[in-house]
Amino acid sequence: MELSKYPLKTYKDTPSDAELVSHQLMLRAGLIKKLASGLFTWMPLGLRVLRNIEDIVRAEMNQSGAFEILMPAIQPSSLWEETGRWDEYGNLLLKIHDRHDRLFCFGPTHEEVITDIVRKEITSYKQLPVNFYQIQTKFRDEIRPRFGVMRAREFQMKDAYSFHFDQSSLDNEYDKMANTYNNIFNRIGLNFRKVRADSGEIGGSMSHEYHVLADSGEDEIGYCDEENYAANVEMIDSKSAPNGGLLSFTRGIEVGHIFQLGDKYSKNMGLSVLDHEGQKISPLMGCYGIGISRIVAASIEQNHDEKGIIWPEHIAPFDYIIIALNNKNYDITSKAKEIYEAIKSSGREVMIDDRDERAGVKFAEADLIGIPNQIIVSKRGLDQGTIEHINRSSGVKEDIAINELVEKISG
RNA sequence: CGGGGCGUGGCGCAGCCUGGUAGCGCACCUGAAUGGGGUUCAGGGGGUCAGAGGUUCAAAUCCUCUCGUCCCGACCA
Repeated sequence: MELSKYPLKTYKDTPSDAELVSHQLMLRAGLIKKLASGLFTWMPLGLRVLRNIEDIVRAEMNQSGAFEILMPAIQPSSLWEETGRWDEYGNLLLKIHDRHDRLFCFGPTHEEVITDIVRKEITSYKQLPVNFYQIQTKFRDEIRPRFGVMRAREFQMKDAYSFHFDQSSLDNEYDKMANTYNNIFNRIGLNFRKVRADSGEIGGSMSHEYHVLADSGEDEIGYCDEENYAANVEMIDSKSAPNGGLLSFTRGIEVGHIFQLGDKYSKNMGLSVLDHEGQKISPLMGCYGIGISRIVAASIEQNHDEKGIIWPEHIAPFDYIIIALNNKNYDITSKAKEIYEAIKSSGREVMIDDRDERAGVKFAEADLIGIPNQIIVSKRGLDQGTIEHINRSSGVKEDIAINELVEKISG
């Protein structure tokens, strides 16, 4: 991608309504634009990050054996009345009417819809267990949206729902999802922690949250490494861990939540399958969410410095940015272009700053948008047959012979 | 919903107290110089001050209401 043609606008001044560093940097780096409270447009650079996260989540979910589907964002009120959640959920539900004056809501979550699908599709124990997931836009009319995409009203979420013949099958899947979540958050490059949690509105017995550790987090976590115990403080009623260990406290951003729902939804919605003896049983359910768009902000909270964002390599919008210093010098621009094409054909995502800007501007913006690898092409380097590689994260600079560069990258 | 702050070109702000029809920085356009950390100089375009009503000869400025937005709280799979 050539930056001279890329619709990227960055800002030196911090927008006044952004409180969190991640929110400030997302706006300054041109990743998102606010439309209204809790509603954001993902601009090209930001969307690349979002898609990278989605891709990782999708790959790991597929790997776990779950099936991707896509349910409607709009849901009829009747389904929600079956579970009693039309009233329970209250104003968090964005309620809307169609032209026939029928009532719908913009889905904040999809237990009702998936249970409806399964009660029509799954009729035998032989079809269990099964796990369906989707990556989709949700809407929750939050009382107080804040911190940009961290607590937006409209956001991207991966939600998965599993169905089981018995508890051991549910336990199995629950563990498998926990494992999958570990893989996902590790690949994304987050420093996170799995903690015990309250099930809240959604119901059910067992649940764990995945928190990205950050001082700016909205939740407080109590933990004890000796006992390998961690829980949301909402769950803690004493000052010590279960076996008496001392608790330490930290703050976290909830990016994932897994639940065992039991038979709450299957019972309320009349989902049943036949067992070996032809008797009806109510399948047990699990549900597993990941806040895709929230992860973008959470990642920035963990990975930034005074100059800007530092993307972990697997979610970075581009792997490399080639900075051609001095556009008036044909040798530089043509060599930069040559390197650009070479990296591109090696399969890495690369951006070239081919704008007629001063070195300072190019460095500052490259730092701000956080591309992991900066390749500097300059007269100074060309005279000795090298380019300079700067690692955004470590700051380490290294001169590399031009003819070795591509080799190094592909290797 | 309760409390507080703020709304002035795309962004950040000043002006408001002590009314007299709008200013600065960034960004943008043109030209020139410069060319390794948001460079410099010159020229230029863009806002009627969130909206409505009121006071006044005169309102960005004073008064009232409405809307928007942010923060704290309550709330939150």
